[in-house]
Amino acid sequence: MSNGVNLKELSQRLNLSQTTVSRALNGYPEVSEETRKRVTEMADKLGYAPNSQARRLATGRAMAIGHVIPRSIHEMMNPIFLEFIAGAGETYSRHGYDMIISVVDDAKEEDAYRQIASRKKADGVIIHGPANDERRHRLLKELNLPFVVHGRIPGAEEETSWIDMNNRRAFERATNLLLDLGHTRIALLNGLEHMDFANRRRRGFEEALAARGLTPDPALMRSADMTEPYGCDNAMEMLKSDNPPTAFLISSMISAIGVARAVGQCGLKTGRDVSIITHDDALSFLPNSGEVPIFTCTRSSVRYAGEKAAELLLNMISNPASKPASLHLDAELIIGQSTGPAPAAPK
Amino acid sequence: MSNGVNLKELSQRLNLSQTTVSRALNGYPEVSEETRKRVTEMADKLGYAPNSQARRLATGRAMAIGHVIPRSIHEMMNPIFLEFIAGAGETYSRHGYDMIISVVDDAKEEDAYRQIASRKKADGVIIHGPANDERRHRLLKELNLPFVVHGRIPGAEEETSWIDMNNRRAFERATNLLLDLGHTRIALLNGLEHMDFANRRRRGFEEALAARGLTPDPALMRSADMTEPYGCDNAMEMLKSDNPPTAFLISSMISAIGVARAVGQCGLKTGRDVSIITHDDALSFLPNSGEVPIFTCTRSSVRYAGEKAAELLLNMISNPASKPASLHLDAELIIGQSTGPAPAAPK
DNA sequence: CCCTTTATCCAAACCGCTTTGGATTTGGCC
DNA sequence: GGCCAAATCCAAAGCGGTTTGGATAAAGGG
Repeated sequence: MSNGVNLKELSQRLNLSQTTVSRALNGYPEVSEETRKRVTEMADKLGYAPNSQARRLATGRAMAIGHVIPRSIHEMMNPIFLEFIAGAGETYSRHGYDMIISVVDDAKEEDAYRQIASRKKADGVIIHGPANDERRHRLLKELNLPFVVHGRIPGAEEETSWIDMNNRRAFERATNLLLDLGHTRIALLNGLEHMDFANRRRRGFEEALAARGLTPDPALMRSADMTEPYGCDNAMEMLKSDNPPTAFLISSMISAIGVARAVGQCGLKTGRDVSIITHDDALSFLPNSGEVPIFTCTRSSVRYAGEKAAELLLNMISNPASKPASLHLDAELIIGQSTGPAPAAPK
Repeated sequence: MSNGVNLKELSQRLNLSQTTVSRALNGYPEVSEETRKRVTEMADKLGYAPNSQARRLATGRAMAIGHVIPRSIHEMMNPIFLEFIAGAGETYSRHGYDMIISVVDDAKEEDAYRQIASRKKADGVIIHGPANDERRHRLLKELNLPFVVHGRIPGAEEETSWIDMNNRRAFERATNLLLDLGHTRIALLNGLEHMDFANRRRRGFEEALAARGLTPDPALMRSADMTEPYGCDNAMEMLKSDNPPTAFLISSMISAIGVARAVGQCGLKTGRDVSIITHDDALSFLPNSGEVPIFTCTRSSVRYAGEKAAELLLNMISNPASKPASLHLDAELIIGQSTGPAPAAPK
């Protein structure tokens, strides 16, 4: 029962040809409803399921999507990456696709893509975390491997399919909110700015300041992997300086938690003495919801992005002639407990 | 160049049979070194790589390991899960195996395993997060699908292969440390206790108390998904009670951060007024290292566990007759800044 | 009543690789 | 020189499906 009959045995039991059984199970019209019923019942009874390797070989489709992640994927990408994966994975399995993940040495990343293409391991891939000088899309085009970018590749927006949130606008809006509250010394704790998303966020920040005739203070701008200590250490340093910021704009909840820790350690109160806005990827283990969330934030569900990216990719695959299609998501700006008017007297 | 020749074409170009070419490439001895060289060179030149589906079909091995994760996997498992995956994935790819991850509705979990077995999608699987009333291992035995458990299945320790850290002992040691420091009112913020790991941790905690003639106070013991707010809210509530704890033992860094936040919000100081020990899975985005880590912790790298689990499983697969083999890791107890002697006067 | 459709079903080819069971050649040895 | 073993290589049979190109029978049309 549990251990598999194959198509041949199944068809023998039914006194039918393999052709007919295969067609019956795959919903082809040239088989009568009566025999189709007979076939499906017997298949159930014997626990038949087609061997996926054989089917893939015969159809020429791998029925799988690849995700290549370099070993040293920037640490902070991890939880975000997983949430994305979870979203994409759901979509895949709903469509009968497998998700295969390759964790490889950085030096072997290109090789991994080549293997996927030449050994036909997957029908498409997702590019994660595009950099400012991204090149993977060229390789994939050369390999003729369909792909969708999570994020955007600068200069290749038209020719690639991607899904991204509006990073620039989100940070522009967040900055404006702080400015409206009277903050003028605003610190930016950004992600690694050789990545496209962080780069855009910084632009949003700078443009919002510029629009009010302010120039960003380089001393208040940092860029690194978004860990908790990164937030705490940098905030601490800035808060103890001669001319401390009254507000922080932060690229990740994790670092924001670090900043909040620093604020506390300085004897200050978040939302009163120091305002914080963070980007919130809606990670499930860091809920920032509730009626009044802890952190004021720009929020965009990365899990949702994963679902949509998968849909885009599956469409591309089943419809190879189609033009690139992309999705631009807008982050919500959500007011929480961590923002308030700038304190009157600059201490 | 990039787009694949197949074995047939390659062999024609070489004026050799497919047999010989295949053998040359797969290192069989019955082919002369000279022709082997000729073959590999031509294969390189034409960019030949065997179609993986075809090879899998022919050899009968899927060359893949499956990981089934139910959609609603407990939120806090996520980052831990990913870190484990990263470790396992490295081992897989080093051995030429693929990692396939299925994200499925909870109701379809069993189905997912059955599919893997009947459609031959993977040669083995990893069981994540075993519960107290675990049943998956029965199914897998019935399906004849090799597996390794990350964690332990109560009552099935002998008959299964697993890798686990010594949860009971880790929490016993941590508790003893707190007791040695003079703490007697110790709160336990545990993970979900229907999971084996959390269950063991609680036993370690209780036994350490019992050994000193103390009975745990139910009011100080909580069990839930290990999010940040979980730590903060529960700590807050306890700290504001009539008889607050002077120390916290916590199952996860994330919740520990929440507890630290609560401590700060109560105007207390971690390490002086309130001691905290947390378990630290050594997640890359939550570094707790440095000379004197922020948190005193019991530490065990879950990434390492992933690597080892993969090794165990690959061994089982290449060596089907072997007995179950398991690995019991001991967590380190590392002193950080978050612990200190119990405050003299019970406030 | 005969011929053309239409509805069903089937035999065989094919997907691209591995592997079994020889066939052929070469070399050593008595 | 004849024989046996070792060294090379190959044709063909799988692996377990899908798909092409009919074959057969029943139904419809003139």
